[in-house]
Amino acid sequence: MIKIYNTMTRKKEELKPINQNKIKLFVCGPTVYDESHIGHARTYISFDLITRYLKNQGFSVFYLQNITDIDDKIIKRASELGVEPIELARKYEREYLDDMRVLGVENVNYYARATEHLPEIINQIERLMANDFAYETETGIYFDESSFPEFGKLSRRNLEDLNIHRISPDDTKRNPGDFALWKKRDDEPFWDSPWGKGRPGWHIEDTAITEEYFGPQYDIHGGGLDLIFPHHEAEIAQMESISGEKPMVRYWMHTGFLNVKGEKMSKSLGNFLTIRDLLQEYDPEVFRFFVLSTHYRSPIDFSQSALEQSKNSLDRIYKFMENIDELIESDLYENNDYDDKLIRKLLFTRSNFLKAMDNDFNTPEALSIIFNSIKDFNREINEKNVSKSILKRVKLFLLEWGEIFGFKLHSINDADDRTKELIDILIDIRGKLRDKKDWELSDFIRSKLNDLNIILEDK
RNA sequence: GCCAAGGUAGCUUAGAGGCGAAGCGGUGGACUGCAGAUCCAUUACACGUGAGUUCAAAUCUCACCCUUGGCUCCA
Repeated sequence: MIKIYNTMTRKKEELKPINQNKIKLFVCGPTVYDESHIGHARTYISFDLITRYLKNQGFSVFYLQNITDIDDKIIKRASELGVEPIELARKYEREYLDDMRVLGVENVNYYARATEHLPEIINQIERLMANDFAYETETGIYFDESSFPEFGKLSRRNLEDLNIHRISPDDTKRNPGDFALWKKRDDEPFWDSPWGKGRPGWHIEDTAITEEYFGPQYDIHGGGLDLIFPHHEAEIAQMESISGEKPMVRYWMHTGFLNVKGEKMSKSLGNFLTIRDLLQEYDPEVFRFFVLSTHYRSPIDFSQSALEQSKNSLDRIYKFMENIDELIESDLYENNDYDDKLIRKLLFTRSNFLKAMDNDFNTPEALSIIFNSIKDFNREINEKNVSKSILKRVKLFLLEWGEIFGFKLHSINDADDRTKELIDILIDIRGKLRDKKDWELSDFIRSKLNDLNIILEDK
């Protein structure tokens, strides 16, 4: 039984999809006006893991993500750079998708661009207008907050608080909290609408897209913590007003922030790090491990030393994997006396692992169970209690872990065959030298290979 | 001001009434020609402070101290 922490109720709830084992998942994608940063990476790695686990547990997941490719920030940036907004958007969208692929985020079924859903957006606004949930002024179409008394139910705010102490940027609005569905603009880029030329507001694209692919109600909506207010509130107000069906979403999931040295990452503080910067220095899997070593809802603090720790921790798992691979290949011993006991041990470990994951995707606890198991099996291996068939089962379990967590778990061996043969010759020569106890020359070979990142470890 | 999250060994993170956690790092030992990996031991008074509830509190209650974040740009 999978339990998910639902931001709406602030409780962990049992996951029960609307339609049997089919899950409709929507996660807010980026506004593509600049390079993606490591905070984006945190969020999308988290939802990638969540999707992988749900699939592992037999759910069929349709993972939909929007791409905000029309927005004031895009237009501003484009005009600064003297390029077309759509060009700029496409460029950063490509980079975003590249970044995600490198990070092993690969479970999104469909990326929906805002600009390719204008008819749906306009249609939603028309329906809001027709039922007096929205009104028109000289500057645009606005959602009438007062028509939706539940506004604020996700972020637990009330309308009075929201309308106090606020300088309204547009005084044609009835209430300060009313938000734009359509902005009347006749500068590029614009689209035609029943209300003249203009552009959609920020919140409406998501509900237009989710209604198009999922309908008015679906299972899980995710995003960063910073989107709860006002973005997700606005989505709820729009969709539930249009359809009259509640709730729009069964489970709201939000990822915690990624901070840098305890502070929020921001350009003005100068601690801003893009995914590309990161990947110049660190392996994507190391960052992935770093992200998954903290629970997805907790804040996570980025630092060089944290990444070093992650690297060493991940190495431990890889080395264990390599060790059992070698043992499976070898013909050292075959001992079946302990098989029953070890199979039980492994099953128990797996069941604990799944229990941790079931509990709102508790990856840190799941990892601690993996490490415990590695330690345990290392001990059994040292005592020569482990048969090959057990090792193969251990390997299968680790591979399953790798699939859920998104680690490839095969040795990074990018050498071509010819190089491998040459290395094998060197190893053979070194073996002969060692037989003759020529330590000086054999250490020399090992050290030189080490310089080329070829690690030789004697048994 | 309002609303959140949190303070757990040197560091990073879990846990959530009774069995003293996981990883990283440090030290000593076993094994190695050496190194590495692995194992064993150790680092260790672990739970912000003060009260209370309880047979039992890191975990529940209350108060207090401190940190961080959000409050219509935001993953």
